[in-house]
Amino acid sequence: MASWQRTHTCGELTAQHEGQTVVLNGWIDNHRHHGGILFVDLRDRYGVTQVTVDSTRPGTEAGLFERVSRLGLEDVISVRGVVSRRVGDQINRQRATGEIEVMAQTATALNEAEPTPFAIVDAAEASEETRMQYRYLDLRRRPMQHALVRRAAFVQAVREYLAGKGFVDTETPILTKSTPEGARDYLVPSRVHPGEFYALPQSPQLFKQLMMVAGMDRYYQIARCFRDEDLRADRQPEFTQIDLEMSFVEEQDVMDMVEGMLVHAFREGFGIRVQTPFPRLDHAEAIARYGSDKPDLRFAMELQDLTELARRSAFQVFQRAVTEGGMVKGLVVGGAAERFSRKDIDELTAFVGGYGAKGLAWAKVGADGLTGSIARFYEGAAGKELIAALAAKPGDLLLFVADKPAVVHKALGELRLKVGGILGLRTPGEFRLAWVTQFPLFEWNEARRRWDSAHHPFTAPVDWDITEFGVNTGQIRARAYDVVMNGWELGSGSIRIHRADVQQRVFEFLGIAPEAQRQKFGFLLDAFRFGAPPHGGIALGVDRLVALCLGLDSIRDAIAFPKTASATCLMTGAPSPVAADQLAELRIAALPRETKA
RNA sequence: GGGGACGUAGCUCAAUUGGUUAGAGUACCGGACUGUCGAUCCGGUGGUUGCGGGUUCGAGUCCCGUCGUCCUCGCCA
Repeated sequence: MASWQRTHTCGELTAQHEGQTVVLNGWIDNHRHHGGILFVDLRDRYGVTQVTVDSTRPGTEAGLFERVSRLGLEDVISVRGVVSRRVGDQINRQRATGEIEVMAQTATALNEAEPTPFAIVDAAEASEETRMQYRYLDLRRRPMQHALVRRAAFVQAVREYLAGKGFVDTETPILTKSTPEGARDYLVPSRVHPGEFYALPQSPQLFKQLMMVAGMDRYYQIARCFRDEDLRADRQPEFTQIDLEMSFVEEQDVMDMVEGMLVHAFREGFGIRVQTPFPRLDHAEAIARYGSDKPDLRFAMELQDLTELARRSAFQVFQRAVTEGGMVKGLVVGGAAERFSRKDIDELTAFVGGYGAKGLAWAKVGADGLTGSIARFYEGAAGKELIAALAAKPGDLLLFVADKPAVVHKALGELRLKVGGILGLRTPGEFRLAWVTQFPLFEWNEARRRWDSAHHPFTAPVDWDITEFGVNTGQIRARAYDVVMNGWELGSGSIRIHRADVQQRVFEFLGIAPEAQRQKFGFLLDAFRFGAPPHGGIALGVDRLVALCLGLDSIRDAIAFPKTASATCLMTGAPSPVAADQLAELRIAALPRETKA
């Protein structure tokens, strides 16, 4: 062993090691210089240990004090010394190693560091832009290392659990076939086939289904997926999914498996205990009660339906909404009448306006009736009736939206989260999981004037015997289920179609002509003709799940090397132009920017 | 693709209505200091105010364009 190599980490020495000669390796986290005595906080992944250089102490190498004095922050050094117990007020109780210090005998600079662009401290000081450019320095910070370690522990626990249940971890191609449905593909040119392209997978969906046809029965993969769409705080161009698929199963089997997996992995990864079974609500119920297909169940404040009452309201806006086929729903914000000023309510009105609501009707419940924007339409008996219908109490704030159902639910669903947040009802550290089931199979795409798959075209309808999709299309339920937590979708899955005839009918209904079906999905349709078992599965987004469980603001903090909102890497500079001969070899010419489509 | 916020020293920020030589903390360099742990104290270096153009006697500040980061709507089967 080379003499500089560590005997211990910077996080493990305690009073029990007193008197031992040790070697520590690490980065200089901080130093305090006192003329004749010098303190160096030495940091590694495991912690920080104080190294003390005392020029007068016997055993201290000649010249050591002067050499260490010249070292700076983030220099990588090796120190040999004796573990010494601290006494009295020298003990640092904030730190695991605070009972001891290492009295240096000798030290070596393994690599000196230039001043870093930003300080390596727990609370990020630098802008995210600077942090991303020097990501390796950002990742030296303790909170970042903590997130990566917890993420690894979580994923390890997932693997452990699934392997224990007989799932086979199988890699699927990264270079695959482009399918124009769904998100935009990342394309990779083929040199061997000029003018032709691979696509990076948006998910391993078809491959995992084919694994079921192959008889593998239980498949999983921690899979990287790619989607060339515009980004958000919770969205990256490449992201990681826990992807799994099972044969001979119904919804219940997949849900049971996922619940077991999450209970285990939440505990192992994050120390979070969750109860099973997760509550279940069907999609229509989730929308009706929470205005969302991914409700935050940490608090109640459910949407209340006032449509019938509104039908005979003196308030024209309510009445008209109902007679025009719309609805009126409201939120009872318990005890919040005093908490929200006129100005606050104006802000909430603007907020729901962003989701298409034309206004926000409101009232405050007093001892003798209502005050507020709709109070004059609800005097006397009408007011009492309204209060009774809502089971509202004096001191409550009432908020209403009247509009088409989609607008009412979207606006009130978002308002519920907003108000819940303001009132502190979205408790950090509380984790409420649930299943949302029975999604619609198809969704009307107004822009394209056609029906699209709500989940994806491989999702099975609840009723296998459906002969005509065109009738009551919006009412057809899918055998789909989402697992949601605290207002976020963690994962989405379904029982799949495993019959070629049903799959073809779905494709056809989605406007994919038979020739196109053959060309794009022929391999899948063929596979279904050779004995495809009933099967289903799910995919869970790892990045968002980790960020949520660790209370991170952005999924970028759950990813070692994330990309910016414009899908670039500030550290490597990707994407970047390539040499002309590289393009020539691929038979590709870049169009000038101006002629870009 | 649309909307919004931001861009000043290595880093984080300040700079009055458009007005003197663009400041502070920190980092860095030099000095003092033997028990600190965000050490302290004294001194110093450090600026194309993102970039380009314009208005003005005068622009960090106003206008136009552009680049970048973040948020958001569309988009994300």
